Amino acid sequence: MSVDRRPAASGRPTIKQVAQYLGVSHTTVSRALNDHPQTSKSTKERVRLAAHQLGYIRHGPAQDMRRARSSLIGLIVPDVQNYFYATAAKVLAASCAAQSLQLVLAVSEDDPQLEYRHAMALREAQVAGIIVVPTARPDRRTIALLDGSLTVQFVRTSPRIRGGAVVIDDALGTHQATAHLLRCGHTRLAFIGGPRSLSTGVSRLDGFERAVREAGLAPEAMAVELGPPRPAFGQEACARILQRNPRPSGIVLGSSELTLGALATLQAARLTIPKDLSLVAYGDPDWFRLWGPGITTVGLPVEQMSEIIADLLFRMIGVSRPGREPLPARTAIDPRLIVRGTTARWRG
Amino acid sequence: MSVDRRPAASGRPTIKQVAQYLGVSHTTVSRALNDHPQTSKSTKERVRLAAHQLGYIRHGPAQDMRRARSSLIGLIVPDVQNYFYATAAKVLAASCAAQSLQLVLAVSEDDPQLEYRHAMALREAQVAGIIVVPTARPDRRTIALLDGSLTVQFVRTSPRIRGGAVVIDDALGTHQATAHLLRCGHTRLAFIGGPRSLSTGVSRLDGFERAVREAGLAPEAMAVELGPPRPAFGQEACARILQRNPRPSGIVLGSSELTLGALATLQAARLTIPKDLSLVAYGDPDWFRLWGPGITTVGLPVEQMSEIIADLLFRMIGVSRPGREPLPARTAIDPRLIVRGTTARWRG
DNA sequence: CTGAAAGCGCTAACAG
DNA sequence: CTGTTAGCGCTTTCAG
Repeated sequence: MSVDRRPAASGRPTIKQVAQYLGVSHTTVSRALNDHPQTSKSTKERVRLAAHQLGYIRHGPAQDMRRARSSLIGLIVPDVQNYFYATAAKVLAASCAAQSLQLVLAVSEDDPQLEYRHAMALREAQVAGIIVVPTARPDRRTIALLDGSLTVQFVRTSPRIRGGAVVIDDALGTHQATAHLLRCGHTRLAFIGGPRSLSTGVSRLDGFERAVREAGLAPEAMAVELGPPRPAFGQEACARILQRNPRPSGIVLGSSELTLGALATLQAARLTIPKDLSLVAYGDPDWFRLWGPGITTVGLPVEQMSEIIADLLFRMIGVSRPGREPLPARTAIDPRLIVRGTTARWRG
Repeated sequence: MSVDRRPAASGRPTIKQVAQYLGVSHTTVSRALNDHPQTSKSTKERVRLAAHQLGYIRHGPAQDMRRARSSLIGLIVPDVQNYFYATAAKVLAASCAAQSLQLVLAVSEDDPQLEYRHAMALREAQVAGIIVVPTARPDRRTIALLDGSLTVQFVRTSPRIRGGAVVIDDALGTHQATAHLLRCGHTRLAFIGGPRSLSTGVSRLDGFERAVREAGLAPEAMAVELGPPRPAFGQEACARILQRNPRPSGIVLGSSELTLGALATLQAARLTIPKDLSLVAYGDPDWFRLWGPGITTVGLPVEQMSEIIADLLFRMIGVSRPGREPLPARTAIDPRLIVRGTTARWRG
């Protein structure tokens, strides 16, 4: 008749034990613990005391299940080591904690298959919502999975994924970077960026080309290298750029990871920056300030963006700030050029 | 009589719907989906097809609840922006994914109160285990919470927390760093490290002092600065060190965060490294290689450590590699000195 | 204000 | 091999 008699695995008391201990029904305990309005003050106190004494710990999943809600938020990023996503994770974890939510971290390594598996795992875990930095070409099944839950996109956007998005005005960022070099008198420029399959790849290239064109120069004449946004590609791309004749005098980078690679090549080539070459990076990990004369870069308000996206998702889910202006579908945040020491006037 | 008729919130079908659709019992569906041995091959196929067609997604929490287990692993770190913990998070997330577990990220900011709240939240979420980098002085309640679940400590250990631990042989690390400077002919050394309340603070200082003593010098004569392992402290500590007379010619750093601060001070003071001063850092974020002549440092095998701790926890939990040697209570990993350009022979 | 009973989605005896 | 039934820990009608 009766099922397994396994003692509640964790060994922790449940509301039933607390109820039994007090000689009341477990319903009463539940109500007291949840501060039900129609429960007497004295009962609440008695129950809370007993619960505390017995070392009662709420069983979140059971509660969530019964209430048909969830305390989990999924975050899918390509790479947590990247300072940008690490910072986002920090802020998002804090935002979640403030709402009594838990952040589940999934790293896609920019691999659509892994991304799919994570999306599935998160849905199975019944997350309340998902924050995703999509890979270049998400699997069709991933899209379906994401569509079926409350999802917001961060930094990158994949046109087929619905739901809100918080992005950087990337074109503005690289435009500022490029315009700065042009103002310094550089006319032979290079750009190292992500692939066109990434929304960020397209926009950042766009800003670069637009600035070049506005200066009356031809984008086609510039050295453009697009590839995976990883240090390795930055390194090779930079090496190719250095071999060009005439050699570009200014480089615009399209990500901090690419910058890492480019700097390695520049260092190996024993070039003096900014005497031999000027350089504007993208993003602003704290060591940029410390490197040589300080790296001129496009600063991104990561913290702010992360807070906005948390806020957006929380409002979609229904926790926090319920009444407010309608949910913005897409928020673009402006980056800001930070001029430090890797850019200088060019005397060709 | 009947309770709320809310349609399964997510709108997704449950095993019951799949069962109804096929005209079988939901038990059969459950068995088929879980590859129960005593279920016919044909039924399994029929069920799986139907489940797929209906877009069935497993309800993890319900399954976990019934099975009295959990798919969640909690990770409490002081700071994810720190490259060391970010790397650990990456590896741990991957290890978890490989076991169909989810990693829940909690950032303590080295605040015992926050740490307590995270520990509580994780227990409420019914995590299967917790990986924690404890704060200097965990709250008594935190200890109790951690004791009540399977816990392993990472990098730092708090004597009152039970369970396994994977740490760095920190004394060896700073000993190597210090011995290297001494071999280079430095006799006036400085050490900037974490507080004595941290296990890492004690060990790292220990290695430094031991090396000094072994060289026949007096540790008391050296400039030792201990404080919170954050850039701000590294910066002030370094400034104080530079003001000493005679000025130390070599600095040993006790963390990468402290290094960040120290470098800022050194740069502001316009000192040339390693001509005016030699420096050995701790940890090895990728930009160390790129900074100036390359930063000589104590390299830590983060990935390896993270894999070991995941393995340890998984074995404690009971997933993965069941039969094996007994669980090691404490594993200490050896760091390795990486000599680059910030250290040089001293000609006083 | 409190208790009894039903059921969230699932799995595990138990009986056929 | 499959169905019936009970119940994980919790909340929520509904009836006192």
